[in-house]
Amino acid sequence: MSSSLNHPPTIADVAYKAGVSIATVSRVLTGSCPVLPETAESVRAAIAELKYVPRAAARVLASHRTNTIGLLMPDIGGAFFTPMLRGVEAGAREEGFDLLIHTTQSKPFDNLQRKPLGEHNTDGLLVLRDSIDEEEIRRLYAAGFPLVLIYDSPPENVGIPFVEIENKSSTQKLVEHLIDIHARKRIVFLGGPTGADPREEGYREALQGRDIPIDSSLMIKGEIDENPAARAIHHWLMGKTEFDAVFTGDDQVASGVLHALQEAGKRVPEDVSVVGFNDAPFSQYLIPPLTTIHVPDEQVGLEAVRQLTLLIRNGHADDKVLLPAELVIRQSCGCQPEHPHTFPPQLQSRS
Amino acid sequence: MSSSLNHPPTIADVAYKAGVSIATVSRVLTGSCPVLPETAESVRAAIAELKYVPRAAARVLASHRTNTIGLLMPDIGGAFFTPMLRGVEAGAREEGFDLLIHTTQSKPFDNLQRKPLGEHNTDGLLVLRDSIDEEEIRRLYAAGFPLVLIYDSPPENVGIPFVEIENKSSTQKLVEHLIDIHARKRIVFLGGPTGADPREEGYREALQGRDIPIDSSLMIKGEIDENPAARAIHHWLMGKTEFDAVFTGDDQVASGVLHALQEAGKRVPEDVSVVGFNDAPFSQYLIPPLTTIHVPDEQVGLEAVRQLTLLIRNGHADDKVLLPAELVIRQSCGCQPEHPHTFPPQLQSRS
DNA sequence: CTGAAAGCGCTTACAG
DNA sequence: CTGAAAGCGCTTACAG
Repeated sequence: MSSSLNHPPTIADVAYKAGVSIATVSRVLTGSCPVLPETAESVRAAIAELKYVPRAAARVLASHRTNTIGLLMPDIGGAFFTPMLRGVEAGAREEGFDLLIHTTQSKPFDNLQRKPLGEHNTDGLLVLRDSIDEEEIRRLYAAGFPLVLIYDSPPENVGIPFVEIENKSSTQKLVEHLIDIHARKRIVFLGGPTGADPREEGYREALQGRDIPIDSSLMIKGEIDENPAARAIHHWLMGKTEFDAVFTGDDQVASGVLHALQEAGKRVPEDVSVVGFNDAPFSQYLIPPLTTIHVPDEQVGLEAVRQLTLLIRNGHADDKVLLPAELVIRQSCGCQPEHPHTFPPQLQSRS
Repeated sequence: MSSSLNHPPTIADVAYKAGVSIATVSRVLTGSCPVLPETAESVRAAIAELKYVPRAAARVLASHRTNTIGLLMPDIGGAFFTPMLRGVEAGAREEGFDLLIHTTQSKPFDNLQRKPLGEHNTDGLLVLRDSIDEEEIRRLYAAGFPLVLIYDSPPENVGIPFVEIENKSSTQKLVEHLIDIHARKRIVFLGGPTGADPREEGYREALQGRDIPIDSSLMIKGEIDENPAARAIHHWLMGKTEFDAVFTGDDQVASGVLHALQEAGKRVPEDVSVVGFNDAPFSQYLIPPLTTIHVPDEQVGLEAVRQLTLLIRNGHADDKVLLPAELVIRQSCGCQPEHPHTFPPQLQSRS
């Protein structure tokens, strides 16, 4: 049998078996041109019989499309990571793209080295905040390479689509909750990581809308860590700075604040309300359980892929996509539990 | 300037600029053959000047190596996932391979469809437990395709290397801890997910080594879920089956058991010791904090990549790699806390 | 050590 | 609707 091969079948084997040219096989594969139904059928039969799978590299080389998107991250980790990756993976499959992933890991993105991800092996890139520096982003953008930013907005004058959550309105709602429901008036603002400006806006508008004066001595902006936050709290308590609530840009920071307050003999939430951001897995176990904001990470990943494929296929996408985030009211703000605390926690099992 | 191009530079552009043939450029790129130092230098200069990056697809097609490994998973999630992926990613980069990831997501692996991951786009595959069925594994193995299994052993008579943890010895140690330190004698064995046989062995040897008779009415093997576990506990309590400890194959199940016992008025650990497996993130927050076994997921991922690249490059790897898992003694077994419980928890921050 | 040339396995105008 | 042929951008024997 001439078609019994000891090497993986190629398009030529299929063509031979189906009695057509390789061009015709290619057409039924890509669906690019009409093919007579009966011809197509015999080609499909040959493909099935030979268990033919087109070599990806050959298609890429000939078609100038890699059919692959890349995901560039600063590292693998963080509570948001798993759901976001799930969204990205689902989106990529949905859109028929392969997914190549790489971390940049604090090494400066070296142009001279062979780059792990770029024009040479992907059709477009999903770029997480802090993966690569502004210069590299500008370079890729200038080269016309499809890019979508995640949890970050692009540098000035750079029209790269990005996917973020509604930082401003969710912060505003949460701060308004503290004011309206718990009668808080001296609310500390402990910024959060980069890109937190919209949160500051939300904070300001919440206060302004309630005629509460903004006291900038209560605000620490920009990147903040768990320990500095705790130190700041201590410092204020020593200095008799008065406050009755703390808004925090990250649950991790909130847990540090909780700790510092409790160590100083303050009761949460009776004396001070504390609220976080991101709804980390551990937040429900803090004492008291943390009121925070839940971020739709999976949606973010999915939407980022959608925008990127739009960009790849049509050359343009939405300038920005803002996904709504949801208030998660627990007890650290002062609310009472709706249901008695129950075990076991409903978490995802390992297996 | 003839070398100022409006398209991405190719190897021909580099060759022209350096005044050599493309073969020579290729040689300095791959390092396959010796090249005169000065020739190599001028080639490197041309590469740098043109910002040349070799097209991945062309290399793959010409060299018959994709330089890519694939990771096939049933889904994205589980506590082990993030550290394991970190290990896989680090390993892939270390070994100079790209990483393509895909989930199979319960859809039967359809041979007629274009497969997402396989011989056509990777040099080898990392296969997580429950990603693909035995038949597909056998097929790939028979085709001589490099494969490494993670958290799973291969079907019978199939010599695929696999990376697992020391289930048997860690189970044995944990059960011995219950016996030796806490004087437990009636220890329930709540198997765990597939592949738990070595754990059963560990359990049996622990009892046998202490001359405690094995009571099979205390053992539930195989896949077990949180709720069935709780029901079994209730059932036993109602039926007056006596037991003073519960070994559980997963922390999630352990939390269900904890709940069931406490609901029935039993005190843990005073009346019954409960221990888990996997050291899930929430386990330290359970009341009492759960004694369990920590699994080196990152190491597992790293080691799996190492074995796979050995297989790809040398044609063989270790038959199996068993990584040690570590006892995490907390309070649900009956031990006292070494340090007072402190906040904040040291968890990974979102940002 | 280096170059000319074949070939990897596809896609895609170009004819017909 | 279909085929012959060029070409994608590399690597790798084969000569020299």
